[in-house]
Parts: sequence; C-alpha cells; structure tokens
Amino acid sequence: MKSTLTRGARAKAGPIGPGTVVTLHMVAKRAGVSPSTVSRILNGTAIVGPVKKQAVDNAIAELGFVPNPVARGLAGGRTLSIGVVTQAIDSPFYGAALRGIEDMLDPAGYSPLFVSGHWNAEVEARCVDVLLSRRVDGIIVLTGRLSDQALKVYAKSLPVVATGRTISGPGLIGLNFDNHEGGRLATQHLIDLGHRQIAFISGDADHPDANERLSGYRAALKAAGIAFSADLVVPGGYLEINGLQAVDQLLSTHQRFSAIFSANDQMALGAMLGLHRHALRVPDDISLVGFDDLPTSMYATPPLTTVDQPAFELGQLAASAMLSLLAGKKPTIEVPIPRLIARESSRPLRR
Amino acid sequence: MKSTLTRGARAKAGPIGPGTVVTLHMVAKRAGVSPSTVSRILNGTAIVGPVKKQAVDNAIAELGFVPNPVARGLAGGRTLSIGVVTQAIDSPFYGAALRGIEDMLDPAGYSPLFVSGHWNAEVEARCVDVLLSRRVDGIIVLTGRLSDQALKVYAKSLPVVATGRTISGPGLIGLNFDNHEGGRLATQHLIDLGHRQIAFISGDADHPDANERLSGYRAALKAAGIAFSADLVVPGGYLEINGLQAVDQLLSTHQRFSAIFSANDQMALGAMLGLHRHALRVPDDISLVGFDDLPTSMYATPPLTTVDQPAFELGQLAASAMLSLLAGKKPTIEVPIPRLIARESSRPLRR
DNA sequence: AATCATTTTGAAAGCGCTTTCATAAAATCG
DNA sequence: CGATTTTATGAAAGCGCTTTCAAAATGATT
Repeated sequence: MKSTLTRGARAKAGPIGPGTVVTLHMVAKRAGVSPSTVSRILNGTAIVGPVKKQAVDNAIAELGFVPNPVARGLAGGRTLSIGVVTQAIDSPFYGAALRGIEDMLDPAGYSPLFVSGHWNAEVEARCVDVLLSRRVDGIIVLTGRLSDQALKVYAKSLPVVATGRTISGPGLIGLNFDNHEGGRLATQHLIDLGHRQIAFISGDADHPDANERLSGYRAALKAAGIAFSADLVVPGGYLEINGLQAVDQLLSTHQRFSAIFSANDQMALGAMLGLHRHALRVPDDISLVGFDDLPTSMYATPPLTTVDQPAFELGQLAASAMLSLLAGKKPTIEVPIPRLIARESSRPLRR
Repeated sequence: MKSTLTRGARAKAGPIGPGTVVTLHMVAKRAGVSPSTVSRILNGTAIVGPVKKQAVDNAIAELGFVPNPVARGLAGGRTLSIGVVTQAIDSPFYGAALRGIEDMLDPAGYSPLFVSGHWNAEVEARCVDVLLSRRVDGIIVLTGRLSDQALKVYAKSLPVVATGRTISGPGLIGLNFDNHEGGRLATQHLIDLGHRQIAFISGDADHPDANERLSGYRAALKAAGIAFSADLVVPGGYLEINGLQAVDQLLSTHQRFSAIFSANDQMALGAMLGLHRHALRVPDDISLVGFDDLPTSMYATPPLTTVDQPAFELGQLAASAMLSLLAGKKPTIEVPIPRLIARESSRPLRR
C-alpha cells in the first residue's frame, strides 16, 4: 500500500519522504537514452529499439516513475481528464451515471472532473468554462439545460457527449433514452391491470424528458381508448415534495383515480407518503408506478413498480462514446430500451 | 453565456472560435509590462505600481484573459484542486458531503477531484496515488479504510483532512462526529417512549462509526437500567438489504422487541420493508429509528425518526478546514452535535 | 547634493513533459 | 558495393506560468 509518489521538492517544508520526485529526465539518464525516447515509449508515439525499450522499462520500474499529468497537459495539450457536467453531485439518479462514467474512464487512464450545473443554463455554462480552463480533453453533459446550440459550439473545440437529447454533429454525440416508450410502458402496465383512471404526476414542463413521458402516457391511454383528462395531470418538479403535493392536489379536487403514474421515482416516493397521509394504501387502494428505478425504489415500502432507466449503463455508454470520440472513431451506441420493473406498488384494479 | 475561453491552437482541426487562446504573455505585451508583473498581479505576490496595475487589469479585461491552471500547476506547484476520496460517488450519505465540499471550495477557486475508494484500503491508496500524481493541493478523505498511519504519511507531503476519525498532526486534521452520543440519543428516545426491548441493527464491525453507535446504544440501556442482550444485536453492512435481512433474523429467532434502532438510515429503510413483509406496522407494532437523516428518510412511509448527521455541513467543514490548512492557518473546527429528528416511525409503546 | 536603504520591475531560468527537426544508423536497391 | 531511402534516436525548442536574481527607480538620510 505504500505510495510510489512523492511531491515535488517544492512542497511543504521538512523531509519529503524517501527521495525526490522521479522525472522522465531521471528515467532517461538511468536508462542511458534521451528524454525523447522515454516519452516515445510512454506514449507509443514511435517505435524504439527493443534494447532501449527494455532498458527504459526497467528504469521506470526501478525508479517507480509515474508521469506527471500536469506537465503532460501543458506540453501535449491532453490532460487525460474528462469534464462531467452533472446537475447535482448528490443526485440519486445521476449518481449511478457518475459511477458508470468513473467505471469506464478509470481503466482507460482518464479521470472524471465532476461539476454541478444545478439545472441552470448559466451555471452550466460557467461549469463548462471551468472545465475548459482546466483543459479537459472532452466534456460529458448529463442532460441539463444548455441549448443544443451551445453544445455545438463547445463541440467545435473538443469532443462532447450529451445525454437526454437527440443530437449529433462533428465531435458531438447525444444519447437519448426513450422516455416516450418508458411512459407508454408504465401506463400500459396500469391499463393491463385494469386501471382506467390513471393520474399522472409530471416533471418540470421545460424538461424534455418530462414531456416525452407525458406523451407516452397519452399514447397508451389513446391506444386503450381511454379519454385523456387534463385534470388527472398535475405538474411536479421531480422532487419528493412535489409528489406529496401532487397527491394533495389530486385529492383536494376530488378527482377519481385508481392509479398514479409518476414521472420519476422521487416524486412517486413522495406520492406514496402523501397517499399514506390520506389513509390510502398502496397498492390496495391506489396503484403507483414510478420512473427511473432508483437504487432505493426497490426498498420502498412497498417496493415501487417503475420503469428502469439504467443510469449506470448510460454513464458507461456516455464514457465509452467519449473514449471513441477521443480515439477519433465514430462511436456506435446502443441505448438500452426502457423496461418495466413490476414490483409491489401496483396491482390489478379491484372492482 | 458566451464562453470566454478557447482551446489551445493545438486542439482538433478546423476553425477554433474567434481567436487563439490568450496567454499571460499577450497580456503583458498589451499592457506594456513584463510577464512577471502580470503574474505578480494575478497572484498578489508583490505590490506593483498602481499605474501598471491598472494597465494590466485593463489588458486582462480587454483580452478576456483566463490563466491556464495547468501551466500554473506546473510552474507554481499549486493546481488549485483538492482531491476528495469518497467511498462511492453515488453514496446517498456522502453525496451531501460532496455537495458541501463543492459548495465551499468553488468560491475559493478550488476544484474538487472526486475519486471512489469503495471501502477498500488498497483502492483508496490507489486513489490517493492518482490524486497525488495529479498534483492536487490537498486531500480530503471521507472516512474510509485507510489507516491513520497512512494518512500521517500523506500529510507529510500535503494537507490532509479526514472525516470519521479523531486524529491530528502537522498538516492533518480529523473531523469526528460524535457517533456514540448519536447512538445514545436514538436509544434514549426509544426508552423515553417506554420501549425496553430495543433491537439494534449494527453496521460493519470494522467500521469505527458502527462500534461507536453500538456503544452509545449500550450506554443508554445501561443508564436506564436495561440489561443488554446480545441476541437483540444483529450485524449489518450499512445497506438496505442488511436491514431487511436483520429483521428476518430477529423475527426468525423469536426475539421479543418493540423497537429497532438501526445504525444507519439505509438499513432502517430496509428494516421497514422487512417489517412490512412480516405484516408488522411501523410505528404501531414496532418503532424504528435510523441514523444519518438521509434526504429520502423524511419521505419514507412513514417518515423515519433518525439522528441527524449533517453531511452537507460536515463536507463544508472539511473543505473549509482544508482551505485554512492551505492558507497556513491552524483551523478551529466545531463539529455539529448529534440531534434527534423525531418523525413518525417511532411512537410510545402501547401496553 | 551625494550616499545608502527600499521598492518596483524586468530578464531569464525553469516546472516535467511533448514534439518538431536534424542526424546517425540501418536497410534497400540497382 | 556505393547511392539512396527508411528508421531509430537525440538535441532543442517550447507549452504558459512562477519565481529567483539583479538592475533600475525611488525614497530616506545626513
């Protein structure tokens, strides 16, 4: 577990571990070659004679040399770091995506640099500026509010991968989950269980996801010949509290409904509590379906039926798309399709 | 929202925005001073004449100059980035701490670099190596499994702040939450409600937190003259599933208990589901208390009584401690004290 | 006004690496 | 086997900034 690294001689006062930091120059000297040669071996930039290569490899091992990414960044223009604009570093949904990104980037030697945009285009733009100033090699934007136009501009300077939108262009690729289909699936599930009066708790209206899920909901109703009722649709903001309030609103206006489809799990969980407060049992009185399949949803009481949006895989996909982009390849991405996870919060309508 | 930054001339092919990247050198030229002077103004390293200062400030503004952190890192040894070793980038508990760190570091111009240790000392050590190689200016370790010894070694090279342990030394400071008191508080709450048979779902045994919470539990029992029963203590691993299993185990051995104190909220939520599966109602049949006060806990059904461990504040504290350390000051930290948040998952024992 | 102590400022040397460019060595060919 | 191309390697010039070091300018002092 001993660290092979020591800080530059300039760090702090006092003794600096068992020696100064090892530089490429020292490796070169030890191996009896020029720094250029070492660099070439490190980067595979050119083929070097097997003898020298061996000597260098040995020197690297003996000295425990680790290249300094900062210097590489300055000299080569590549920092081996990828900027990731998420919306909140502690978002339960995007968290899994971040893990997926980390998971994919790490073995490739890239480090993610996470910044939080807080669902605000201006903040996101500032985040991107920070990332650019830190000379990241590419940027992954998890949904967010930046305009497609803005992304295209960024893509002129460096590779960009964005989730939550259908977009593409030179150095720009988008990964979009089929939210419409997900919404349709969830609603269809409830219809299949015999429900006809299905309320919908929507997400933020200026959130494309939310609208697509709504359109899926409407499509399913239509296909089943059920009239759409605007009164059964209540707006929300993707947070637990919104689900809670939505239930209050639904109940206060004396709407009749036997099931609720919530545009995300967080609101569904809030709705679950709301129903509980009104002494309505899930699923006995009201069936409830969410969207996202958060890690916690399967441990809700009762476990939540939901549409699986595999955030972890999405994160991996975004990262691997970025890696291909960096490698100069045009990536082919297969976004996973929505899947309904039937658990215990939904049940056949009792008549 | 226009980005003031452009990439180095070496980035990608094609047109690179409205001009090449602005360097300190260009600013110097424009202002008619030497690069050294510009640097001094940028860093406040020395006082420069008001005339030149003005000229430089103007030049910076006109050119939209943004210093390149990579170059600064190489030249100055400071990267204005802080490494943060968390356990999982998507941990519901540490997430809030990360946000706190981000929140505190950002206005100071520092960027956090998050890496996940996955509760594994070796992985954590590797993470630290990555951070060191990236020349972070300091390291914040959120609990984790690294030995105090290892931290002390790191602290010789750069400032280290660690949570979840009582430790200190040159360039090293620890922030420890009073887990014992938290455990005591939770148990006392149940005792106050009239419960005498209180089960405890413990965390990982080699997790200091978990043991301290257990000792708090025992202390409260003792103070109330209640005999400690090892049969009422079941081990867990801090995950939902462990809470679920713990309930199964408790019930299968026919233990009698009217309340459960779970060493963290995640397990409490699992326990809630476990009880539900056995047709036991919370809080009517069994009172339940958790620990951490996760954001979701207040939306559990029913909302969970728990001990507030203010992760966000803890993160802020850790970050500000790091900032003082970097400023060469010895920080004085006031760790927030545990607080019981009584919600609906606990109620007086019905006799 | 001449001298010496202070400041302000610039020149230049890196930080550790990548990357032309040029050279020496090896390989290819007629 | 000499001429020519190809290949492996090194020297050196940066990348954009910080930071000594020393020179120039200023002020204080007698």
